[in-house]
Amino acid sequence: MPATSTNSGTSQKILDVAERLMQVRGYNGFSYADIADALRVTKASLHYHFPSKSDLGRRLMERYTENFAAALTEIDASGADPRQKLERYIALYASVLADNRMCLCGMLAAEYATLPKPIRSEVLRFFDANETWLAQVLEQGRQAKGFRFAGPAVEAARALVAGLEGAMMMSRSYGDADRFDRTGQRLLAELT
Amino acid sequence: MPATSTNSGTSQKILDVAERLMQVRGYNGFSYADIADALRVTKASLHYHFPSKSDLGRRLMERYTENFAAALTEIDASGADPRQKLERYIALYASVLADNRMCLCGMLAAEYATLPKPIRSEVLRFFDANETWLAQVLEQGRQAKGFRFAGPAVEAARALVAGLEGAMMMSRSYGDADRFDRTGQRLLAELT
DNA sequence: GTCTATAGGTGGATAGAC
DNA sequence: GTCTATCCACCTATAGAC
Repeated sequence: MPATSTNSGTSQKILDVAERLMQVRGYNGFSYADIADALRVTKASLHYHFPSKSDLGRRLMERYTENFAAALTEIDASGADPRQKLERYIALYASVLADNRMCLCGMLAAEYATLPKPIRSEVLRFFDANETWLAQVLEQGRQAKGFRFAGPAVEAARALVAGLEGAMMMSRSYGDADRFDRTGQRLLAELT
Repeated sequence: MPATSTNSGTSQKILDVAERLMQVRGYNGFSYADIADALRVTKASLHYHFPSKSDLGRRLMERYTENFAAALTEIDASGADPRQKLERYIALYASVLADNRMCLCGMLAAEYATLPKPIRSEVLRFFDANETWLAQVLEQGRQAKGFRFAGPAVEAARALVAGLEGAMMMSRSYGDADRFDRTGQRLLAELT
């Protein structure tokens, strides 16, 4: 663990702060100055670790997708049944919302037209990974006679992600996390 | 129609351009300079009609909600049955998306944490109006035995709006309007 | 109503000392 | 790796002439 590595603790701390700012305020809603204030360093110091804001955003997205994928792998490894898996998936969203954050990719999807290209493709990769994982869980559940839904599992997966992302945005605006929970429960109930 | 009225043609043109910019790029993603370029006037001229960006955003939201409410009233007046009403409601979203825009309020809901207070309350008013109208249509449909859904109609309405807003965001990111249409059809099918 | 000119601030980003 | 100092483009907004 060389001290000069860009993956040092400082870079991670920068990413932590930037992640929160981006989930709460959006890519166009925060600046290097915000991060610098929070960490009590100068803006120039941040540019050493992440030369441009575009770099920072892309690296952030990569880490986010990685962490999310790891969480999904852990759910798979837990031996839960499809219904429990979905419950835990929805709980992931709820935990983000509890911190007054949006899903990073939901936020960036809204700002999509203004994003640097490298960030855009990372956003789509995140959604793709979610759909793939969800479609698999849904198909398992359907074959085990636990879930009932029409059409290809991937279509049901897309509707589910859309519902969760939308519910998240609206619940946060109302400052009422309960809204999200009720919609999440409803989406789950519709599958059974 | 006094020529000095702030409701003159110029103000409307400014709102038209600003509306598109805000739906495509978000409140934090456009500036007075963008509007000035599009209309070939100076920024100072814009400030005459809308003193601050906050004013502009609020007035924009008010007009948007008004227009949307008028569209819903027109649907009501058409004598369509509940299912047709919902189809037309979903078609409203689709027409916005076809222009590569987000729902203005979906966009602002994502940026909510950074919005001036007067704009925030307008966003919630928009969602409230949608929920109220939808809940009424859903309840009509349920009593006519055309729709089947569990729980209070307003909860089903919220899930519907969330699904449509989320689908809109994701479809636009993928540049694939068809995604939205399929999710819209699915949401409708789940009610019957 | 629209213009020129400008104020006062913040944005992302770089050079070079330490 | 972090700092000071600085650049320049852009931001919202205003004053005052026409």
